[in-house]
Amino acid sequence: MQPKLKDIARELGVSTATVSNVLSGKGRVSDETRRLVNEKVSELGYRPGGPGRALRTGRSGVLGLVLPDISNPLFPAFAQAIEAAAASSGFGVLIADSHGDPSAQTDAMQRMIQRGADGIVIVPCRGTQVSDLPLAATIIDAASTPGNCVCSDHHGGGRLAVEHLLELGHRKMVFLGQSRRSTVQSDRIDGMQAALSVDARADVVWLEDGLPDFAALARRGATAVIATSDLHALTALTCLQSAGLTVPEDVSVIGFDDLSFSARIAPGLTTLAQDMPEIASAAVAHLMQQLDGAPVPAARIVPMALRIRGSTGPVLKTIPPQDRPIPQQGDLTP
Amino acid sequence: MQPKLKDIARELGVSTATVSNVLSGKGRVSDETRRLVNEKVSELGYRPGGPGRALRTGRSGVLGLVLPDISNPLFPAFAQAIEAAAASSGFGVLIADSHGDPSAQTDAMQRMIQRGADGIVIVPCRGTQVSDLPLAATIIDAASTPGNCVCSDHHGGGRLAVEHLLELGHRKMVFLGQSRRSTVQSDRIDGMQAALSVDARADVVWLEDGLPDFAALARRGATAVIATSDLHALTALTCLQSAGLTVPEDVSVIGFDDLSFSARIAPGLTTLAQDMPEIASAAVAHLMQQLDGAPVPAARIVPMALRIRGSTGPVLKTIPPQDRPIPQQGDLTP
DNA sequence: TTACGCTGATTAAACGATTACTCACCTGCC
DNA sequence: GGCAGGTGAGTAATCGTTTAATCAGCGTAA
Repeated sequence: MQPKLKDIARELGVSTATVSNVLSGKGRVSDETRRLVNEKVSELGYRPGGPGRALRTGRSGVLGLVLPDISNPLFPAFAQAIEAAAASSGFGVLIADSHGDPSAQTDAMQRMIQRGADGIVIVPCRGTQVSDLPLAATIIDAASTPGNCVCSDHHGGGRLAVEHLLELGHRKMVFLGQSRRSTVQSDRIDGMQAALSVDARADVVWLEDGLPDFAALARRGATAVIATSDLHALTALTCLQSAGLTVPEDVSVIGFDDLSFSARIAPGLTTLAQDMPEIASAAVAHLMQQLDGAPVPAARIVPMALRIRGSTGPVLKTIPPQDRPIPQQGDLTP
Repeated sequence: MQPKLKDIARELGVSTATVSNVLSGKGRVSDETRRLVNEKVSELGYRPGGPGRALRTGRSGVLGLVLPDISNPLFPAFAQAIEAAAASSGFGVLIADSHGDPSAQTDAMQRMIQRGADGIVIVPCRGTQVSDLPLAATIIDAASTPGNCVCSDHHGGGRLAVEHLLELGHRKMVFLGQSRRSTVQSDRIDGMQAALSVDARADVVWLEDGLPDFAALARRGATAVIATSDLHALTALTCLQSAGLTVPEDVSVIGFDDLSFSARIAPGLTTLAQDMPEIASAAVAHLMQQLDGAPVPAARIVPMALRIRGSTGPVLKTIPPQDRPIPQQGDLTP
């Protein structure tokens, strides 16, 4: 049984109020009593119990994290960063998965409120808008979404990717997305389009339309693929490799989000990383400010960082890919 | 402001006890009063507040999940499964990351207790042993670890991998691990060793010793690589591919854990999947039984499942890899 | 001497929900 | 008519913590 305030008080022959005053440093307590209490507290290993405190103060020290899909490979880094940021503010993190379902999302938020969460960090389902919350909330979404509080500069990330390729001499690219309806992916591709120089061209290909023939795209002159996620970049990279093309000599590949595997493949995947620690601490800080009674702060856009690895390189002027022999072996069906 | 029991009671002119009785179905209440209360409850959208209930009943409806490393790519599937299993039992999930540090692990558990968690699911840091917990706990570790409650049959998974390759005609393999100190990896490799037929051989290679030259291994006759994680299998696969070898024609590759990318690369990665929903629901059920006062149930070993994809195939008898031309291009430094 | 101020600590209420206990009332039976 | 028994609902205590209000004791100044 964990020791209670009452146990400390009883053993010392003082009242619980005095003990509480020592712990909070608020009331008037003599130095001697203070010493005795502190001694007994560490002797018994007392830690104030959450429920009692939460009931009295209305603060639980817990914040909710509602995600559309925990199994998203970007999530580990995100959850870790949020957990670290919350822990450093003395908060715990309650997670919930909405499975991309708006009603499950509402449900999850209700449960967090019910469990006494002081605030919520939410990455909304596609297309849903969070509003009318009876508690502090921080929304992490695309910059273009109304209500967004913190996010990466996806548009800027797209620009950085294209600029990197332009410097390497690439003029014919493929932009690879998964779903047209994803705001984040759209923002990234918009950024890519915006950075194209006048003499450069790009085709946009969506995986939701089916797996493209990457080798054929290369044969038609594309020298680079920018995918909106490392996951799709990896698909492109392995498809190219197993079709006998080499990366980056024949085709350069860039991804997004610097997922766990990106540094551990051959060649290493050049990628645009989100600054997760920064996003997480901004989100938590955003929440803390609201809890302190401040008005909802302005949205915060965190820049993305280009991590150059082996999957991007200069265009080889000598032997254009389309003149090379068509590869014999290959397996394009993953 | 969320409605309280008192609000419902006041609006109906009854006592809070009556309202509580209706909600819990415990006391004696007339059908008429029951109807009125239920009506008002759904009208005001009342949901019992956690802290008050937790304080009174000693149950918070929250369980803690303590992990050694949230950024582990296996974690999303795991957290999702645990969250789903917990939610279906009406529980919330509080996460914490011990960063592989035993003292942080103890700390995290203390915080969960303090926050009123009813139980803890813990994946312990390497080498730590969890004991003397003042609350229900379920430990997920390797089967060989004392105190383990639920885990995958890593040894059996290793056996399945080797048996699959033996059937395909492979007799010279490479077993690829990351760290010798990982119990899970050791169990998997032990299983592999145990399944080798008398005419088959395998080298064990550890990534902690540095990145091996996979093409050289193939040239020396190895026709298959089994990695203890898809992450390492992916490293092997891309190294082989960028060295000009083809998978599975030259070398077959198997991984473990069926990570998010494994089905989305070319060729698709054959892998041994953990049955996450089963493990999670076993873990949560294990916890619930303890909460219900039952003694700690026996450990549960969940079988792993072989998912055959394109990265494994029969040994090509016609042209042994070592007689093929050595590839010209390649980038073995990821 | 009385009043006042200060110190150090106690008392008691409150937070929201649960629950054992009590109570008033009604029905039916002897 | 009185009493047992059942019904429907209220009273009040409780969980652990915080905190406003109070209080006793003491020294000092009027």
